[in-house]
Amino acid sequence: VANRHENKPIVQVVPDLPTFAVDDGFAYRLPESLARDVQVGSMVRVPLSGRRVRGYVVGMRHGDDRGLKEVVSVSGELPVFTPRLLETLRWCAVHYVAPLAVLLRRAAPASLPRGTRGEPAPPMGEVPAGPVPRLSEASASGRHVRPHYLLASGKWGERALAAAGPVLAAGRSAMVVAPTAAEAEVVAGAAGKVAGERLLLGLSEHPDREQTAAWMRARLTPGSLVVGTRGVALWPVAGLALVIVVDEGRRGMKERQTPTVHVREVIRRRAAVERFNLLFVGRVPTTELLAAGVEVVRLPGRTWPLVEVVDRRDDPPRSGLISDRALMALHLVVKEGGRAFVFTHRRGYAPAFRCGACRTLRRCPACGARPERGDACPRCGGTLGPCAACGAGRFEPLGAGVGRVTEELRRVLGRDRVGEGGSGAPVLVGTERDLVAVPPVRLAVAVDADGLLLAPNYRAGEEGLRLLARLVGTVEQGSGRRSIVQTAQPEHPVIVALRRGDPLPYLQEELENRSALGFPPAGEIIVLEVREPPSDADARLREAVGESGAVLGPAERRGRTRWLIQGSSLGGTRVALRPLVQHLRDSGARVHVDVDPLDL
DNA sequence: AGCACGCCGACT
DNA sequence: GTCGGCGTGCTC
Repeated sequence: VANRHENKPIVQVVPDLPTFAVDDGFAYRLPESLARDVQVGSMVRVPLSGRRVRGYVVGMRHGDDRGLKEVVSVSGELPVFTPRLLETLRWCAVHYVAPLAVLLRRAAPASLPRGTRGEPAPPMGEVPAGPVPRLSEASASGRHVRPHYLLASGKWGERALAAAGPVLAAGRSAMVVAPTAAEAEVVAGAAGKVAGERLLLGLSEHPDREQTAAWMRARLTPGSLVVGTRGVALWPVAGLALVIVVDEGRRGMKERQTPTVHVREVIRRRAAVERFNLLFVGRVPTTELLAAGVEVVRLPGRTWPLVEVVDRRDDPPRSGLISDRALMALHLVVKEGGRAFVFTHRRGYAPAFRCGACRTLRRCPACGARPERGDACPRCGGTLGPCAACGAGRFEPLGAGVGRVTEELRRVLGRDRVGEGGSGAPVLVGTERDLVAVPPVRLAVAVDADGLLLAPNYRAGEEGLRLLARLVGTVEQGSGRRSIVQTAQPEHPVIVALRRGDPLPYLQEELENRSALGFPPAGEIIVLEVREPPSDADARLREAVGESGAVLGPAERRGRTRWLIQGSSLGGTRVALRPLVQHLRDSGARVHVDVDPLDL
């Protein structure tokens, strides 16, 4: 009797359920009729506790199939991941403390993949000379080399295409990942001219049907150029030889919800496992990437155009937000019919107000909010009244919100000359989120660089430099085009780096500081945010982390309880956190795990 | 995620 | 003595 059951095909299937409990998957008998259609990466339907669910095949073997339930059917005609991609997905599940099924679902297209045959890659246009020829040649011939970083000021589309051209010409595939859909479209626009029909767009805002079609062609057609936002970083691509990541330090490169997957980290992992090459392009690499080791390639000249620094300590007392020098430059731009962008890092009118007499910060007496301008609290609607500390009735704004900067500029330049981002006025006032849509300008002004550099965040300097370099990069080339950065600390290392047009010495120095303090990339941080945690949460967390890291918290923030776990190496902690997170979720709590957080 | 199982109160 | 409420726990 035993003989009849030996050496039968068995598949290991991870059910598509967002729980750690099914991470190892379950064994199912594979009926003869399905044997030809199932591979590692296939999606199947399997019986599980009295119903049928989707599952992903993560392994195949032969053995005794007695007592096993049977795979019901195969969904779609193509496996959605390869064994090598599965290796990276498993690593992600551990690193980001997430159930494996959640990662497997991310690699799959939105609709079922149908069709199994690839078309040959269409012909392509002329291939221009690339900026990193050695990397392009190695990728074209399938040789694995270490990751490169191209320090370049803009023109990502042309540069990416030039680097990918020889790869496509050799019949292998390339991928470009951009931080926003708008930037991916710009790259695609430039790439389309040469790559033609080989260009495949992967934008999460596109309909599922189109995304699945692009996913399918990428999966089947070597010689494709995949361009998209962070989601494409997990796509299986036939003949993938080179991945280009534009501006890996930007927010858009990291998923906001759990699992907080970062494009840089998954793609580095994939490159090592799948043996493809990596090219990062940008003005200011992250300290994480420098610490991981990249070969930095510079183009001749500065990484961004010249920057003028205005020392605000030289201002006469009671002068406004905008220095005379910046005002004169803005006047000139308006007079000549050009455009300018004035950057400030806060929305609203001002981040806070203080009493004109005793300098106490103004707060709503009813709810404690820090109000904006006016006498009504924006949060609770109550009346704010005079200063709670001294009774005086005059308040002065602190810092430079978009509203306040706009108002001040309108007084000087004229009402219709100044507007907020997207208004079409010649002088645009905006924040980081307006930067993507800023057209090339003659003049860029940073109103308050100090507000950026003094942010209470260990990454403030690095991010400030990245942001200011981006701002400076919106200025078109040519004589009379300029950037003005206002600061009260012109000797700050970030301002010095900005002036020099070279981020690397500053980043090296920053790396040493981080090492001394044990901050990333020298150490690791995981943030646990829990809504309605059970009372034993803190004790269990400390037990799970043990001696391998420090636990800070709990702290209450916006209705959530927050812990911070910091350590030089949190490998063991990640594994210990899995059952804890499961326990918290089982007891009804909403758990958000932020691995490698960006804002701390 | 669901579906079984179990342990309680309300009803024929 | 049975039906059904929904709080735990397991799923090849």
